[in-house]
Amino acid sequence: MPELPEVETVVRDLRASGVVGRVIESVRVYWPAITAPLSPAFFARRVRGRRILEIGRRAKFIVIRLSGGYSLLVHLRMTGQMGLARPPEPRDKHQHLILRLDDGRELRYRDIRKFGCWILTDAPDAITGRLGPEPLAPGFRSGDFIARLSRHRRRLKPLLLDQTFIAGLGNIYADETLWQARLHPLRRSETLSAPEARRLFKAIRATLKRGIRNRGTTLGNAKANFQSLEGRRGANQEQLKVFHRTGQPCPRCNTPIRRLIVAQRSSHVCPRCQRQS
DNA sequence: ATCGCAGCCTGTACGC
DNA sequence: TGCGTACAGGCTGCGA
Repeated sequence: MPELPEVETVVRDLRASGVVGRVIESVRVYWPAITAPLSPAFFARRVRGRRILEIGRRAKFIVIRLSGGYSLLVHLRMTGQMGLARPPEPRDKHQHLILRLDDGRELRYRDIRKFGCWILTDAPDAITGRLGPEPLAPGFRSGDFIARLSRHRRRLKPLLLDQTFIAGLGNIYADETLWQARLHPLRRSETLSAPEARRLFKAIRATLKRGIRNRGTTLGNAKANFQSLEGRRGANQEQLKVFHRTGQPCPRCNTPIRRLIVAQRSSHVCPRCQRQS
């Protein structure tokens, strides 16, 4: 599901597509919860007529900067997808928000489970400021990260998933990161040795970078999972070491991968490489 | 401070 | 084949 590498892939595709610089001529919303707490009508009035100035990413948000001091923060949550279409291509039943652009194209938001949201705001920092550091930004330093690790007394898995601790990891990349670092998801953050903490820092960055290089992870059907702007699958699922590989051999030691539940979500570990003690 | 759980949704994979 | 149920996972808000 969309985590940092998938969102980054979509953002890069959006930039390459030429939608930056276009004016939004009309806005149609087919599922009101997507624009909550704003009503679709209010949302549409505020967005229509503005120009797209810039598209970026912060954590798992797509940040679309508009003229007039407004920004759209788009969160794909579980099944959100961006697509470009040219009318009169019919609307798919899962497309819930459509922006018509002044070059005749339409930017369409598709979301099977409708968990995603489009936040219109004139103060995006009020939302993104609460998030933890960007793991791939130059300012993300191992010293700061290790100090913050020791300030918490939490299990590693939920800590890595906590967007206020570090931005961008989801279930897939958290499991892959912990395998790479040879750390158990139930380990407490304050018990890590300095080498273990450094391993974790490096593994986060390496795992996310590989995900971006492979244009994201697409498990199963791309229509119901991740696809990029042009509907392409990612390739990172072929590189996964533990996620969704229960019973298959660990690439490092051949021990069968095990699945366990941590913080109400599935976790995948090599019981030999990732000892709990 | 940290944890567990319900809720938001729908498609898919399972058992019978 | 069809029906019912569990499950997938990002995030919030609640109570413990």
